[in-house]
Amino acid sequence: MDKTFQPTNIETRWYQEWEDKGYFAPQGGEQAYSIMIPPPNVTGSLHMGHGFQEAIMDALIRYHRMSGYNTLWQPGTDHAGIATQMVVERQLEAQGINRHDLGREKFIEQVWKWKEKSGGAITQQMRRLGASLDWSRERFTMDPGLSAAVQEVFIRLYREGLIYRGQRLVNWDPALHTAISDLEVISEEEQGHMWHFKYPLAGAQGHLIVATTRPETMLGDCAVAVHPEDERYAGLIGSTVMLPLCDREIPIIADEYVDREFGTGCVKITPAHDFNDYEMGRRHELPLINILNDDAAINDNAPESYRGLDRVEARQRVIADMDALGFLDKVVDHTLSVPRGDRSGVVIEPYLTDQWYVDAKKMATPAIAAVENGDIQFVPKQWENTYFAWMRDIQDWCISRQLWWGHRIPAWYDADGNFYVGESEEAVRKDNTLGDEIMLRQDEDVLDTWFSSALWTFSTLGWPDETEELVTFHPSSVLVTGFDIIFFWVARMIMMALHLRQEVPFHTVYIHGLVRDSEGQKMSKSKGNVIDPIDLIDGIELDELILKRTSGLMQPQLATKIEKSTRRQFPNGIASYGTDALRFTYYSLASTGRDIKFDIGRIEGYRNFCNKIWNAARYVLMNCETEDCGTQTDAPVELSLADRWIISKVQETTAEVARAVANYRFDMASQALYEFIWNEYCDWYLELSKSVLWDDNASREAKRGTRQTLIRVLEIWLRLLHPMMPFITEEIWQSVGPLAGKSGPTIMLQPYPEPNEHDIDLRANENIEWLKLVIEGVRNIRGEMNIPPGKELSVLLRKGDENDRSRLAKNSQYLRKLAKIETIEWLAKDDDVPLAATALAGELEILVPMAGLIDKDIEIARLTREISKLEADLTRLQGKLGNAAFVDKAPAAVVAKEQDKMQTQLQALTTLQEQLQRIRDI
RNA sequence: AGGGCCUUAGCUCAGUUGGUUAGAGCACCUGCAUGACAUGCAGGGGGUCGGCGGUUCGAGUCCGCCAGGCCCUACCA
Repeated sequence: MDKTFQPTNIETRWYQEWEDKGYFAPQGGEQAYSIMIPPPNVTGSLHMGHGFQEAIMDALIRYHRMSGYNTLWQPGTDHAGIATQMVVERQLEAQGINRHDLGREKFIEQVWKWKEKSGGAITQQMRRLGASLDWSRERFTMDPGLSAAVQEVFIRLYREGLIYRGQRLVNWDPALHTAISDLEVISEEEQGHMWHFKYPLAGAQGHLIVATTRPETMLGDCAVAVHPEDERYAGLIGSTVMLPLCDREIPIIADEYVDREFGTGCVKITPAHDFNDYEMGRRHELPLINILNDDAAINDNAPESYRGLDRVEARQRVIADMDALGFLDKVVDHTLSVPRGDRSGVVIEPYLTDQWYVDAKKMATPAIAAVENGDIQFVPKQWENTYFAWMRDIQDWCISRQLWWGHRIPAWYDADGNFYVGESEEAVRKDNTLGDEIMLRQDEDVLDTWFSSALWTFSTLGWPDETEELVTFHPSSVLVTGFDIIFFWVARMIMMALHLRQEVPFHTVYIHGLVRDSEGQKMSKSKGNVIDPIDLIDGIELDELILKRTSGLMQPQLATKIEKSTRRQFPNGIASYGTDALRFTYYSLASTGRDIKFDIGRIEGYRNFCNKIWNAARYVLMNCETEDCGTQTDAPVELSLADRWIISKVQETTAEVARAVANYRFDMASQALYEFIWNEYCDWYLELSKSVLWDDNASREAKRGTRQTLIRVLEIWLRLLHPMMPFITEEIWQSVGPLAGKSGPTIMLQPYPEPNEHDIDLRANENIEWLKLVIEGVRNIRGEMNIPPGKELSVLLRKGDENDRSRLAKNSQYLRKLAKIETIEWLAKDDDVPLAATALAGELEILVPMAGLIDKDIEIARLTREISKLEADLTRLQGKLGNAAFVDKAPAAVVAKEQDKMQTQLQALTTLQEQLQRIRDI
């Protein structure tokens, strides 16, 4: 074995082996446990969020697989309609063509080519993380089977009246030429202006003043609205104004929606270009005047001079023209929230089009109930409120997209605009008895990607066929995902599964936090603060990291700033930490769904932990490999106190890990393991074992017992740790397992350790705690006096009870070894006490004679510090116990505990004060 | 506008139903090439738990108000 742990060579080797041998496939077992991966974009690449999410899923999966469940982790990817189409369109653009030049069929071919080329990248990266997905079952949302499921669902819901076609105002992305759902619109505050326009009254003197943030929309105005009880305008309701530039007479209407306090209290109403105005238009039966085309340029419904102008130009022209006519009252600065497409980044226009919708309200009712009645539970629970709030006010879901990449809508139109929904043109003709003379054309649009993702938990298992997998693994056990897609995906999966299968898609939804950079900033390409998980695993040179962060920027001028901050943050690039360290870092930070600030210091610490594990195993193997460990034969063994203690401790750890995992507290599980392995097994047990193994006088049985315990306990905690650190545990287990008497090809299919009350030895725990106290007392003196660790000490003991004496008698070999003590002697009651530094272990006094070793002033300072601590504590205790209310009302056990404590502290105080006095006196 | 979350050591974070002297890692200081490990060992320092008030014998923990930070939803033209 190498002296330090080298992750790179072992990781890929083991992953290859596991995958080749088919260990990731379900292995049978009475109870099923399944997780469906949130499908990443097929052409995407792995980021820190994926890494975090997959680390959690893999820990759950490996844990349950080892615990004997029939375990499936379903892999797959999503076709990501808009995102993928955009990428390919950009590639075409570089060649100077667009998708229309190519035509639909050729374009889709191009997209498939791109998918073939880059589609494997993310799944390869997932393998680097050690994710034990059953790749033999990998699915893609555009696979024939999943596409068939999508079509089936569309037709079924349509026939049930849950999908309908309608003309509505939608969120229109003028760059991508498609409708998008509410959720794909990101509104953020931006600095803008508010223009106040005068609209002259028709057939009378005077004018009204309306305010708008989008002046160009006035070309589509159909009314001006005031509040019905607004006295200023009461007389004008029912009359008309003359809309400037258009010379159209539009009514003044009254509607309670208008806020009298805001602006002038008059609102221009543009029903075809504003969601609120649309509703008001319906209430008042106003016409809809659409003034835009698909590019958001002005169309022929507007006066001639504006036609063809882009919306931005049109705005300037309208303002200028209104100003020229004297109708521009004023312009004020105004902060407004601007809706932008989450993919394109351009301003979204409310736009009147024909689209397909899912009637979400009907489907939401059972989906709400499923969470209310606990069939589905969110972890952490508070997310249920977010879910309820959205579901109870859910809007119909616009599912059609004006794209080419995706599942085409199975609807056909005749020349008269009638449409028919069915499996195919043939089926539609047959079902509707349409002769060949009737021309039919299929709907050009495709479905929202989330429509297919919503079916993911069961479409991947073969639905609509009632396959064995479907029966076994659906509902899935838990969904692990981020809060950002609760609405997009989680809610829609729940609705679909309940409607189509009358069962929930999963029992638990584990919501994790966002991974941010070390300053708490969201990681993003444009900020240049992205860390690629693979770079943490393999390491990356500074120059390469800078190049990675600054290439392909949307705003190239940010490059210098990004370079500077990268140089500051990673002056030496990023070291190679290995997958296990990265995973352990994720777990250690995974507390109750809060965001994670990723700190490079943490991963470094866990790389060191890996090295610690490696070397602990090295020590154990060096001492066990060619020796009799009592695991293969029935040779007699004798277990020492240390052996019994560490066996006891590993049981406690096992129970703690089980409890933590059951509560999705991976931070607690990882901490329990870290603490046990480093601070108990390595720091204490390995050191204690040396005093047996290196003792020529120790019996064969004792040595055998220690070797057996060393190897068995190591083997147990390797299995405990495996779901979190799969690679290092496998590598070590290959040598350790057989020595511990285990057989099998891989640790990943070994049984997960279960807590065993029987192995907990409370007396051994107490004895070791005593031993630690005494050793730490001596070490404290040694440390504070700067006595070299190699220097052997003579130690005197004083006071103490029978317990102390018998413990000393049994354990002096440990004391000598771990505290580097040459001689230990008890002082009799009447013996003179030599000048010495003092430590206390309960009532036992530990004295290290000062002669030649100890500086008087340092000891005085040390004692004074200890004494003042005790005094402060005693004051507090006396106050507490002197308070009648406390003694009366607090539980007797609490009072007794405080009294005990006070006794102990008083005694310690007296002892130390005496010591201090003695030293001062010399 | 409504709702939620967060504020604990220099930094990143734990702290179950209120009950020892509030913990860990990193960083810091001191000593150390000891036969698993310097990616290490041993010892040490460091916090009025954001502020104010309340409930309680007792509050980091429960309640209210305030300050600061983050997020979600809805959006007033």
